[in-house]
Amino acid sequence: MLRISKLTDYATVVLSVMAEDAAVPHSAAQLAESTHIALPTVSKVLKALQRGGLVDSTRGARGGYQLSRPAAQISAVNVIDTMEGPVGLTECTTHPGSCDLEHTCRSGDAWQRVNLAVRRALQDVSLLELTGRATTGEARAVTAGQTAAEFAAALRAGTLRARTIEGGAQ
Amino acid sequence: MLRISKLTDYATVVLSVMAEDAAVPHSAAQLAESTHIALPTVSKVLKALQRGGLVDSTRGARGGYQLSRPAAQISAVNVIDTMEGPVGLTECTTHPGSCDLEHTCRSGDAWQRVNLAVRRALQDVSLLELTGRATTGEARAVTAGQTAAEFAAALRAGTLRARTIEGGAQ
DNA sequence: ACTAACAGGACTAATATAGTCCTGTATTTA
DNA sequence: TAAATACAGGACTATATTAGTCCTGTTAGT
Repeated sequence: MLRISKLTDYATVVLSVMAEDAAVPHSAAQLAESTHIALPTVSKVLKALQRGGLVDSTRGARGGYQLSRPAAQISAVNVIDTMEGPVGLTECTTHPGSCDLEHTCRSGDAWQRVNLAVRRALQDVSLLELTGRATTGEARAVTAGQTAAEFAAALRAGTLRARTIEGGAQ
Repeated sequence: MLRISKLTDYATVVLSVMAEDAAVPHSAAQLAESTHIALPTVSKVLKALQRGGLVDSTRGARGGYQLSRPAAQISAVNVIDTMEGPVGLTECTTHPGSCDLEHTCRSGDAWQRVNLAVRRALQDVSLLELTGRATTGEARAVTAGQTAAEFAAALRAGTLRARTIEGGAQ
């Protein structure tokens, strides 16, 4: 029902690995290896994350990428916004006036309220939680066996699929 | 960020028109005319809505479609679920065991919580509200100038775009 | 200089969505 | 009962989006 694109999924995985060692820069090649996602793809994801301000990049030898802020301060909504952009912005939202329904269609409010609720929900989930290293709201001590590294190591090329935030009927 | 497909959008429009006159059956042809959406497309949408149980159909001359229950009892989540299906169900949700991450990936809980919040938000919006005929929760008297008919009449072929539930950055 | 690494963008391929059409069945009405 | 109306199901085509790759250029260490 709510689809997360593959690239967004990759992004959370890559970010998780970076969160492991927030202090040192990670090169795209290293990240590709640990996540088992193809290098060009990882590279594309990282560039997007950089533009979105979620990671900082350093060029040249010994360069790489690093989280721009603590994992606890990166929320799901940040990742999704960055990867999927203000994607498919409608006439209604981005180009006021281009939609003929604008005056008669009064559903804007309702969708807007829905939208806000959705964003709030996504904002409440931090990268730390998506990584499985903490529970809602409070960062928890990382238990040795459940690190992002293992998470990433479990990945194998091709096993990653677009995920869908979905629930039972009705 | 959260995309609603065109067909889902069409569905809300079509349902709105039907909600106008819940008592009589509306033929696909009539609905196509009042919404200015191509007949084959309206037909496709209606068939999906019928399968989803949101509308009842009657065959033969003088047949057509009717809402299966009051507009106030049809929520946005119903329409979306029906039109977009348990779409793209992931390995994680539909085919347990097919995802290698299942054991190590602990993000399931977090996404699940997000998911529930999203569904709750969508459940709180009824067709009546999306149509602009009522405000949150309580059905309000329909004011003459703001009916679904006007909403639909404002439509012109080609002006309808896929909508995106989207909000400001961050 | 040479090498490691990111930046940007063009391009191709795969997939999902949208839209159309055809064939069949049920129901009313003349 | 024949004709017309209207839905049911599914096959098919076209289009748009997403994913993935590759090339060329720039920056920074050694």
